[in-house]
Amino acid sequence: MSVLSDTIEKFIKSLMSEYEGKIELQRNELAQHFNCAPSQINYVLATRFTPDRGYIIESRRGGGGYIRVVRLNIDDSDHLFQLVTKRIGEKISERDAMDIICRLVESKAITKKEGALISAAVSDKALNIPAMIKDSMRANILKQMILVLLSEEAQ
Amino acid sequence: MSVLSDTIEKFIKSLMSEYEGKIELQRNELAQHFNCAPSQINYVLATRFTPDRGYIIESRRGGGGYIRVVRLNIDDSDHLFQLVTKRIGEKISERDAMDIICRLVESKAITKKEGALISAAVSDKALNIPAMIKDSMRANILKQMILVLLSEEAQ
DNA sequence: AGTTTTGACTTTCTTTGACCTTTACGTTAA
DNA sequence: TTAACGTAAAGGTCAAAGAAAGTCAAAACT
Repeated sequence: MSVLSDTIEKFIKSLMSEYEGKIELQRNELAQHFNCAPSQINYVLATRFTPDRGYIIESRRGGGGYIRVVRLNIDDSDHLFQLVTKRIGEKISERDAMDIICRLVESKAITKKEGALISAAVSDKALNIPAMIKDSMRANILKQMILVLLSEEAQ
Repeated sequence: MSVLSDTIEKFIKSLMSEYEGKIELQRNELAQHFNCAPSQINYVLATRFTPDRGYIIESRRGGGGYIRVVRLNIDDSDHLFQLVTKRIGEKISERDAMDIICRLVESKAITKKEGALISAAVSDKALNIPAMIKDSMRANILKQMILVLLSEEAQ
């Protein structure tokens, strides 16, 4: 940690849990609080509060503007299925894969250990092959593993 | 002694025991401390802190970057560790992999679900690539996943 | 010959700042 | 009265600069 973006991320997340997954920020105010450029806030939101990580952002400009951050809950049991059939396509980057796994862990859909196992299997470290096929290989493995979660869920 | 790499190795190891098997380094800082090229640190890590020697490395680039070194808490007789260092070589067939996973489940070293996850990741179904590299890929993935089990255990 | 050391170049992630767009609101002119 | 306009108050974008770590091959040791 210790890097500004991480600190802001933590701050927003603590607000999120305090306000049950839905908050409204003032960008400038927040930037001032952390003594940074306002666009830093956009950076944090763009990299840490993505749909893959289970958040959506809405905002409005002008007087009385705001940035709304909403945490999406994984309550529909369809989520894993959606991942396999829609979100993960033919290819997926390491980054995106990690985001997806991260969300599953954070939402308690899987344990930390299971998350770590899946991460290991789809990491660049494990997939030491030409970049060409790497991402399609990763998508494949990830989907197969999620299918296991689905079938386990059925028990 | 007298070789720089050995000195750095010792230094890191002493940090390791001071901080109970888990540390975070700043590559440049460390290089400066030893008055050497930053890539020297990579060399030391790559040659002396390998999984075979019971360590795993994670890192992050960019501002706020770090190198994390984690010691697996194992003794040489540890079964899982043996798998990584001896049993699973450069290549492994699907059949052999499944046998290994099966035994891990039966011996309660891992849960059924974890076993199912690992199986999925190293199955031929997941690894839809030329047979040539398939078995080496499988070996790689399997080893990475087992290393996770070892490092998670360390927590 | 094999291991170590170095340095140039690359990749990834973060931070900042200049400039752009949208919205609310008050003021002015028809 | 109201349409038009101006302005201030938000937030958005993007590219450049900065801050790490990674790679690889050549040079230097032993």
